[in-house]
Amino acid sequence: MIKADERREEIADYVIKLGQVRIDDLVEHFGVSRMTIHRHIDRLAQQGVLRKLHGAVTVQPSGLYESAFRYRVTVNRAEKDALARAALDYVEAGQVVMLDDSSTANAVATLLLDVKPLTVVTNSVSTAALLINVDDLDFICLGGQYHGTYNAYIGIVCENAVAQLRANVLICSASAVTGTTAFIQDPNVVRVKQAMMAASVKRILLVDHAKFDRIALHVFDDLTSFDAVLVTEGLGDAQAQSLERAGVKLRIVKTKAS
Amino acid sequence: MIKADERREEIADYVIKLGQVRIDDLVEHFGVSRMTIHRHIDRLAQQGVLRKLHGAVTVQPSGLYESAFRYRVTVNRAEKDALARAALDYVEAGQVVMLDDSSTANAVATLLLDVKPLTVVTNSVSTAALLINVDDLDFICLGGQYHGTYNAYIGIVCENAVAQLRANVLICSASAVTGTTAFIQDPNVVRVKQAMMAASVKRILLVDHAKFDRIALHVFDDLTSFDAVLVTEGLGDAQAQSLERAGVKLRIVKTKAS
DNA sequence: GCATGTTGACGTTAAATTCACATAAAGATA
DNA sequence: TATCTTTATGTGAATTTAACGTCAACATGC
Repeated sequence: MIKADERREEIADYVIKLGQVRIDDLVEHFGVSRMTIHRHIDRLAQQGVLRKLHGAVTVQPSGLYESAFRYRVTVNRAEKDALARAALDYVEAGQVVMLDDSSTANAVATLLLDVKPLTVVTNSVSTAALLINVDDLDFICLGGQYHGTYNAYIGIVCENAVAQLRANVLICSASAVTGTTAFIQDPNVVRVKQAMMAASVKRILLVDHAKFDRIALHVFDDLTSFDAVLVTEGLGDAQAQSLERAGVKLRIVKTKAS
Repeated sequence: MIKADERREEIADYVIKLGQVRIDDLVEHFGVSRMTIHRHIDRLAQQGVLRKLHGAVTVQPSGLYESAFRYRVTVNRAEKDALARAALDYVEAGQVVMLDDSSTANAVATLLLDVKPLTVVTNSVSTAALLINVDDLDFICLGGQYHGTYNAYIGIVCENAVAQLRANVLICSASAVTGTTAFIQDPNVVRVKQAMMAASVKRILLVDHAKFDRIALHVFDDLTSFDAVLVTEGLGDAQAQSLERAGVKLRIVKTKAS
């Protein structure tokens, strides 16, 4: 409920203020059971706000800027989580995974911590904050010009950096989809994403069904270019069948948390 | 994991206080087994805080690592601030400034906020955190493989990214200086710094005088390659004159806070 | 090659975390 | 109001994990 959210926010603020806190300190400070504290911080860790250690929690290492985004919450969180979980089917331990700057891919990053060892490549600052200093995980950040709107590095420097690399799998998202075409609003972002497509063996697109039948300024790519297009449930049967007939490897993901 | 962290911090404090301690003293002082002490100091040595000798540990002389503990951040703070303030003389509004991953350059970044508009380029995550979302400041992050010890992106990806850019001025530091040669400990870091040298019109080196008459593993560059070498006061007159005779554009910076 | 310091493998212990279940509170529905 | 559902919390056992110690093999010679 609301009360739990407030409590979580209090916990996050407390941990962020102190940098690192022992679980028992939290138990004492908030006067609740250890189990409850665990449940709260598990959720905060899922959101990427905190990181759990044995016996303590810390803020994400680059908490400086992460804190500004820490409650940039959860528009369609359930959908993103469902897509992210489904996307794990396309990742195996030991692979090189490329993630774009979408919040959906960011959700994937939190789950990737369970698929180590891995090499992860991204241009997203939020995702970088999640993956820095994780053991058994080789992290490569794509540099470039910082763009606050996307909280990511983009531009020529970024495109060239991508072109030097090869990933087993790319997990990305799009602004809008109409017919079998995916769109992206920003011209510089679309170039980075297209470079990522070219640098990846397998390509997975994650899109909320609400993005269908919309357009954005720039064409990203055709849905048939992806090895899998994961969409949240809610797409009409007729539309789904039409996409599959067009050769799109469509997969509908159930949102409901089992 | 947490208890071990605290124990490691205690050990580090103890060693730093005494300068050099025998392992058996640590065993006795902390009442744990020799093996445990070894494990702790191995980790501290890996973090660059301590150095292992046979039968003893000393503090690591080169105060270059950003990553570790709270006291490390404040080591030689006054010197770094003085150098950073002096370095501002070489930066003008509107220029492109490149900063390396040193904590000294990070100190410069905090002061650059008063020289806007600027374009700043760096591979340091700490510095990136400072400069993200600053108005009137174009920020370009150099990507690459993340290295926790330096809290920076390094490696081939980073070197190539640097090679694409040109900066008006580079502000950087070194691990050690002997004669007219500057050294860097890490082979990958030195390559990034050398790429930065090649990509910059003007080059400024900032070094604490305590780093003189020491060496590190890799040769970075000759002091005469820099357009200015800023050193904190404490260098002997004879040594200063000798450097100037060798063609080094030396500038002694007073540490005393006004 | 001796004495001392160091490393690695393994087992033990203590602790943290998770799980299953029970309880309590808040909302919804009729 | 009564009761039914949903959500938050607590309890204690079961499981997992980390820290440490011991001993034996190895390396080194501040």
